[in-house]
Amino acid sequence: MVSMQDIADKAGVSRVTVSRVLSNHPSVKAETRQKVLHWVKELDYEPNLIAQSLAGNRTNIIGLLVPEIAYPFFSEIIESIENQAFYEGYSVIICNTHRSLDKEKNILAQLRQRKVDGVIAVPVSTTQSLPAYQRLQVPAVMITKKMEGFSSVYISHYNGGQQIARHFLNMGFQKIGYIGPTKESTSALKYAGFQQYLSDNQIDLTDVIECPAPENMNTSLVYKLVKQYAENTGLHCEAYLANDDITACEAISAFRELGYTVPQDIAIAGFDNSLLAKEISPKLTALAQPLDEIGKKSVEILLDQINNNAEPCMYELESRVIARESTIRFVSPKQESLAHAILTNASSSPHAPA
Amino acid sequence: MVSMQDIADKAGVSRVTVSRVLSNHPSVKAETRQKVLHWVKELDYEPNLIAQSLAGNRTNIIGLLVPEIAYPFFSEIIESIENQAFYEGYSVIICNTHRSLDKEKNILAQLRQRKVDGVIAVPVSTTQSLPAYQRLQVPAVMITKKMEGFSSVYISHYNGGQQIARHFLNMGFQKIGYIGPTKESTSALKYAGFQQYLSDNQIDLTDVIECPAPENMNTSLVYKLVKQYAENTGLHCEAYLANDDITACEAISAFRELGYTVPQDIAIAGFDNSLLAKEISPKLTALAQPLDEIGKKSVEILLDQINNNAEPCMYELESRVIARESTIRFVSPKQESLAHAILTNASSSPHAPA
DNA sequence: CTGAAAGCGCTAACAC
DNA sequence: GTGTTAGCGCTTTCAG
Repeated sequence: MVSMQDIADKAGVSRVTVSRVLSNHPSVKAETRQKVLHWVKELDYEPNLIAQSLAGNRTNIIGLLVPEIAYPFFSEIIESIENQAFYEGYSVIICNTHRSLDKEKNILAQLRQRKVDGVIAVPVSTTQSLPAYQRLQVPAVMITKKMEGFSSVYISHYNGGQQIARHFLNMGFQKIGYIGPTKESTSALKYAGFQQYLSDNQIDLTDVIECPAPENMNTSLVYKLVKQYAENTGLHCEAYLANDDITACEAISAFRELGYTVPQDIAIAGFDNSLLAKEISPKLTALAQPLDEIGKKSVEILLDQINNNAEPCMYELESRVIARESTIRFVSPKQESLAHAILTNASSSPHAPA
Repeated sequence: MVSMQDIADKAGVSRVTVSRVLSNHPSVKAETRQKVLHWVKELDYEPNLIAQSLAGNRTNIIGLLVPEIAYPFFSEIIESIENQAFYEGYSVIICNTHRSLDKEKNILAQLRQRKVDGVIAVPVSTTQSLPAYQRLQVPAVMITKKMEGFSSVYISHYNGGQQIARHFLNMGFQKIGYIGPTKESTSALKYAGFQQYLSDNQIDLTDVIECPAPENMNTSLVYKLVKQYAENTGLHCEAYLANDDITACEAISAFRELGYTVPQDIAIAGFDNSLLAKEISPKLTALAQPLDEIGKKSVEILLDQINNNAEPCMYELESRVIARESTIRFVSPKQESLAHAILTNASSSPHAPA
């Protein structure tokens, strides 16, 4: 292992000068700089980032906490964050909370001890996780959810729910249902927005199929509950909003097994617009969260807090409906683009009329 | 920030003793230990992992390189690796090579400078990436591909191709085709195995729809090429093997737009058995790579090399066909489990008859 | 423009 | 059992 001392010796200068050259300090004679650079190359010197961190008080590492890595919605955000972080010269340590407060606490302790420069997180709970993040000595920005006291990057789930509702009405659906949790954090909001917009237009939800959000790829529950609901209560709707893309997929499977086809018999919309929405057949209409932007923005905000001591801020991004085949009835796939044009136009004003 | 010195002062001992207590060194009087532990708690002391790394020569960090984070196949492996690593007390730095040799080289340099204890990687190229990994001063284990000179964890893609071929024959298909790249690394192997097994059974591939593997979510090419092939040459097969699950999804979309339904008109099988295979309708038959095991095993092997100086080793895992709706014709979804039983039995011997 | 000195927080011999 | 002495490789005053 070749250290600064080695190249200092060779170049006949002190360690400090080498350090200066390497960090582009202006006050070094050009000649000296050349000499040093020469030996850096010659000896194939590489800085020791650990030593640098210890002395310099910055690691250039950020911690990233998500509830689940392999759920497309999160993995797409992770990809975006890694991308932006790398671009800015940061490495990211990826951590899976598995939605456990306990694990989250452990992870945060570890990150603190590793002296990461900052943290980006999908907190397990916007209330109970609070103390754990407050103990952190470095900036943190929350994503996909809003947490008081911390920078947050998110969309309005309430608006999202409304946007889908408007889309359904635009498509002429009258009997409308919901599949997913109605009381959990962000789900509760989208459910409320969805319901509100409909009731503002004199429509009540016909079916509400209450089921938990799929977690840790344990998806079979949704499938089961939808079938069960159909058997017990019957399906009465022309169109359903699902809590997320996976829930939508599961519901489609259930519909299919019950003899309904999408969208001819039943239309359905997802939420998130993850990879799944684009790849399944029929392609899934979904409320698009700007995943790439969430990632990029969260890194920017974090670095601004790290480097410029910026104040925490709330950052609400725009969502929009991506209309695809799953909510287009009596229209051949080829006409999707036409329908798409109509629909995106119709939903261009982000806020619902009161 | 409270350091060892602080608690040493309070406890009236030396830093070293504190260090000994914290690392459970046996030669510390019980009484002293208590005293130290008391102050550790009192002052809420937390070790500085950076300092520990610098002095102790181990970071407890491993680097993870993948070509793409958000592709379900990789994100599931990432999840498994993070899981196992966390369990073993390691953090993982996630890096996206974007399939670029250049970026891969940069990343490896950075990881080297960060003094990670080891690396797990999907190398960009099994040949051209070699020197970059050799420069690494720490152990590396390759996953999903085999790289000479390094521990590798992978399945036999050749066998995988054969297994799907056998499945198709078991299902009674005679006209069989392939969709994907035929010449690229692992794809070439699965294609070869697929073709070989069929020709051993006096069957030639009817259609070979050559198209690149979907990369960086840029999937539209597959869709386009399948449609193009259909228009120029026509589709003549009862069943197709797709290079991977995404390719299968894209092909299904194309089939659908051309008026074919899966599996009634055309059967199709995927490769990888990622989340997509389980969520789409109809559910996709696929060759299952043991994603969880790949992750777990690779961490185990890596740690064995890090801690016990174990020799690099080749680790070939078993793959198997997961039969689902997409290749089951004239059978209602409800009978899937029955068919499944038959099929898994039929494909239980991993190697094809000569 | 350059170097000497001090220190980041911890571990690892080696003494006593 | 416990403390002393040396670093790990780098950055940052402060002099000159």
